[in-house]
Amino acid sequence: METAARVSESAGGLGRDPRSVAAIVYDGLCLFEYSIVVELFGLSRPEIENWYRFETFSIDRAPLRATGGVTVEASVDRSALDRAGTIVVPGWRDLEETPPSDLLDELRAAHADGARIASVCSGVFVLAAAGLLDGLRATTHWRYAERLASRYPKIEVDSGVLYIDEGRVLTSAGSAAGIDLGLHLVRLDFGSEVANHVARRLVVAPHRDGGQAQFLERPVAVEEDASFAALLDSVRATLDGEHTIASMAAGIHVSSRSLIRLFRRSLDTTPHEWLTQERVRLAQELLESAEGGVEQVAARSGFGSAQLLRHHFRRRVGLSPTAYRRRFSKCDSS
DNA sequence: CATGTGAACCGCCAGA
DNA sequence: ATTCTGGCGGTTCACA
Repeated sequence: METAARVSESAGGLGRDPRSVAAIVYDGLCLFEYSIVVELFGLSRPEIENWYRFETFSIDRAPLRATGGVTVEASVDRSALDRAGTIVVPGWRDLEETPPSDLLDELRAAHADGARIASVCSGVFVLAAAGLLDGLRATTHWRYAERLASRYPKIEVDSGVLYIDEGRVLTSAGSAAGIDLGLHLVRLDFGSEVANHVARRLVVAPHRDGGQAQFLERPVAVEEDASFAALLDSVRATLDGEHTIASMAAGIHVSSRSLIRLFRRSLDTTPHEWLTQERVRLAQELLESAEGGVEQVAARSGFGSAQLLRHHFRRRVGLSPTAYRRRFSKCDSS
């Protein structure tokens, strides 16, 4: 999508771009937490301009023994930490073990230089050991909360939330909460429209019927108004029909002007922009499930013609509809 | 790819 | 005073 990437002003000193992400791995790696980081920041997303660049940096020499008995190799090039504007620590192998002091030094230096540092689950113990959390609020998996608080009394531990954003230091709770934290960062850097897009692609729901759809659709949306949310749902359910600003506005009894404001405020986009975005998404699903030709897909997703579908599809996804179908028709993993 | 037409969008202001 | 809403006019944008 062509929404210009916004760089959150909270991060990034001179030369540090928050969209340059480095994940730290170690012997004893928690694969699940690491994978979350990869899924969020490490996959290529040609449809989004200026997407994250992702590197992995290992503090130990290969092979790393990871969870599940597999071994992993990773780069030990420390310069990754000098470049990164966002550094993620996905867990830590042993709560009783103090992380290596050179790692702590480098984290402190990166932080002082303007980098954002984020942790998933037990990764918070690394940030804590570096002293980056002193005087700040932090969270972690509920099982570790007490230990974190007693060992680091200067940290205000709150185990009741999914993640905590202290500006340049961010922590998240149990493993999966790393997804929420990651989406939060995406929202800061690219806006909620993109964050929602990523969230949806992440939660690949090949058969989306059940009542969970609501929950999966917009994990980071900020819809203050229930009737506005209902409007979005009803439009989404009838994407093949005609929708104008006037008709949508009438649907919730507000003026066109207010409708435009609602979209801007809660989704940071415009009605028309959102509509084509939704239509392209639907077209993606239809293409993935391999029903009908491009002509039919266009009609069912509300594009007046196949040309129009091609135009928008290419612009937003980066591939032509047929190329997309070829590539993602069966096992799309992102 | 250029171009005309109508819709979409947003800043601004007035009224609630 | 503050915040929200609707309408107007000009500009931009999408579609044919």
